[in-house]
Amino acid sequence: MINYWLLKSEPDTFSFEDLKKAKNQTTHWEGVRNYQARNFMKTMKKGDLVFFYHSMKKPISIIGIAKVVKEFYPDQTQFDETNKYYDPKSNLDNIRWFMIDIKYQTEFSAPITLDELKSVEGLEEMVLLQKGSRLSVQPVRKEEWDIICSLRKTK
DNA sequence: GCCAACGTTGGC
DNA sequence: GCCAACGTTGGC
Repeated sequence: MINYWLLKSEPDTFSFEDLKKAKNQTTHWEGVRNYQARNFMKTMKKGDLVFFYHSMKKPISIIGIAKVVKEFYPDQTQFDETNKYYDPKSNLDNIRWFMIDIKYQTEFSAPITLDELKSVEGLEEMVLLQKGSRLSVQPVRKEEWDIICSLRKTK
């Protein structure tokens, strides 16, 4: 039994293309600084699948699929004063922030835009589409996953 | 524990 | 660039 997720990223910071070009096509998902997102991340298991979503920049869309290859472990950037994700309130006795590793799986033949998703039947309750929703790590139901995958071929 | 002030996200 | 929605902080 695997679970499904959606990860948001600003392509100017880290794009799906960056993931594809990364060593082993794998990256650690650093910088999550929201408790709800962190809590979801801590439940992600090896083998779970993830939609990679580009926010902020058009086309705002789900662009491909990645796989969880390493479960949560401490995000070192929280301890690095020079890093933009530095958190002075975190310490080794009480680690606040964690990350996972994901690996490129496949990409859709064309991005599935937010506008399109809004018009698809069966996705009305998707977390991504809720008003004011801004969770950067969010669960996706299997039914929603299957509907979205049926919209495009993968490469 | 309340809540005002402030900061961030992210679609538009 | 705007701003609504949401999250966090900190004084009381």
